[in-house]
Amino acid sequence: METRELRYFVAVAEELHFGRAAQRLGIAQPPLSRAIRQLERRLGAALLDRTSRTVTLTEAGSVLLTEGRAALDAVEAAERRTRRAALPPAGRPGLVLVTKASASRELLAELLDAYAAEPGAAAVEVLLCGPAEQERLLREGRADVALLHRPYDSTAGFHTEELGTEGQVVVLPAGHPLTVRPHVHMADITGLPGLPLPRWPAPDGSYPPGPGPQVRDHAQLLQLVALGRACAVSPESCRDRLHGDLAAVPVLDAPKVTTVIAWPPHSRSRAVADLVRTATRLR
Amino acid sequence: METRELRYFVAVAEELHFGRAAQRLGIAQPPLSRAIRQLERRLGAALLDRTSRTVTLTEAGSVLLTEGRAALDAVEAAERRTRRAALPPAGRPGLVLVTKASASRELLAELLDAYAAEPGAAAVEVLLCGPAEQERLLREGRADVALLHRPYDSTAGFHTEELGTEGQVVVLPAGHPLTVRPHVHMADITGLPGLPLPRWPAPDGSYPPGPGPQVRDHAQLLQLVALGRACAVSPESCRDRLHGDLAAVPVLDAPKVTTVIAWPPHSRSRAVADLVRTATRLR
DNA sequence: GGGCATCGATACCCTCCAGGTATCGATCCG
DNA sequence: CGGATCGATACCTGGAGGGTATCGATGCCC
Repeated sequence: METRELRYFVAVAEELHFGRAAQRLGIAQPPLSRAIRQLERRLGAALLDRTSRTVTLTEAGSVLLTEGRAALDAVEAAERRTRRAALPPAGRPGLVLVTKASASRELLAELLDAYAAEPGAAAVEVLLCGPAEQERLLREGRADVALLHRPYDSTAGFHTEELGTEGQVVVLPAGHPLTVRPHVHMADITGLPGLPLPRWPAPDGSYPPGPGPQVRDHAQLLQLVALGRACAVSPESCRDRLHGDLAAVPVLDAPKVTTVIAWPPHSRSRAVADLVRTATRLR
Repeated sequence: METRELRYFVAVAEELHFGRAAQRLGIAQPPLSRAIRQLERRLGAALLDRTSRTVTLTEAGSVLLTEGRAALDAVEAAERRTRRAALPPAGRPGLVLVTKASASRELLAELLDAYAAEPGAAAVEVLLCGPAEQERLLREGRADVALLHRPYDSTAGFHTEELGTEGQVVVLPAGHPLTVRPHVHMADITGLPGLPLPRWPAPDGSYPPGPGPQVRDHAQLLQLVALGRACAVSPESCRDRLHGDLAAVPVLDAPKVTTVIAWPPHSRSRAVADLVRTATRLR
């Protein structure tokens, strides 16, 4: 199976429409139809049920969609990492680390300092991204190593080492009645009048239905809290970055957040290994 | 990047010889040279240093070798799982489970029975393999789920659930002086005169140097122990399968062995999810 | 119910590139 | 120095991939 065929199939399977898929791929519709049919012949499997009005995935087709996406990610990662390895060493990032823009700032600073002090340390480029994007960036080869936060992020398919665990706090507008309490429970903060918990986007970018404002990142979220439009449950390390308009109260029964360092399991890079070793020593 | 190009590059990188690689790929040498050169142009990266006598990998080349192998595995897995999903449902294995031929027989039997009793259970094909082969079979899509044994097997890149932990025993020829002891320590059994620990093959099939007989599977190993040519440290559950010529003594300080069930992280199969759920309930 | 719009399949043509053969040039060895 | 080895180059050919034009089936709407 060639990656071209996979790309074509994934496009059709996602659009469920040959015309749109062809447009997205920048080719005409007939060659696309032919390519899919040929793929089906070679696999000996019907991938799509087509009537002249609708296209639907068969069981085999939906298997190929998920497996094919994973395979295309792997090919893309191979290409990207190779390209980077070939850049002139001067100034090239030896290592790209990705983490959520809003988390683990203390830990990250410590880690970067400690690693930079190692003999033979590579230049580390830090990539900051929105929530739940780290996984994709790591899978696609845009990054070599990530700081993830369980249970928010899944560590699916990576090697990981735990770096630390912390409780969570609820972030509230300064002056809110609850801020005088030494601690609260989840039951105290779900359904606070006028302060709903926000909604985060799903991996596909869509928002789940329900009350609560839609947010894309932590800064947005804190802004909304300061405006008295939402409250938020966050790892307690975020307290360092709260300004005067905001207050935080520990939530006793919120799930603990574990920060882990994650990297692709087949990584052979010495720089990644060194960074991970440094990280585990920090604890 | 097309999988054809990747396959070509991996062949050359493994052989470090264009002629042999071309032969292995079933094509002539000139098109292979051209394909590699074109790949290098497109990536903007030198992958191989060639003189007219020797071929060596550049740094970028060795990155592409490991990343490319992973990508090719993913493509192969996609193809294989799709093909299987398209087989006529009658008699088709809904699920392929792989485990070492020698381990977890009790647990496996329990698991299969419990899963078969579930409503909507798929037919499970059990694949038995040599040590350390499960990973490859899972990555290549020949299996959907595996029983692995930490720390012997790496769980690199899979989702896992722990199923149980057990201590280890040393397996000795019946009548050996140590067999009267209620337990021993590792120090008691390393360097036993005439009973060296065996050598297992590395992932590439080669054996590490050193004393001790070379073994490929557990049956071979037990045979050698019975013949008085080796001793073996194994999970204690293997005691059930020891016949009269063999005796087992607990090793107090041997690492505990954890049996885990593992599956590819992007798996969307209901059958895999059901099986895993059944397995975690068994504990 | 008939005309129309939509959408995938088919027919046909053309271009480009993967693959083959022949040969060259460089390097190592005896 | 001559021969063997090995990758690169030159050149040719066939087929696969892509494009345009068009067909045939299906759902929709007046």
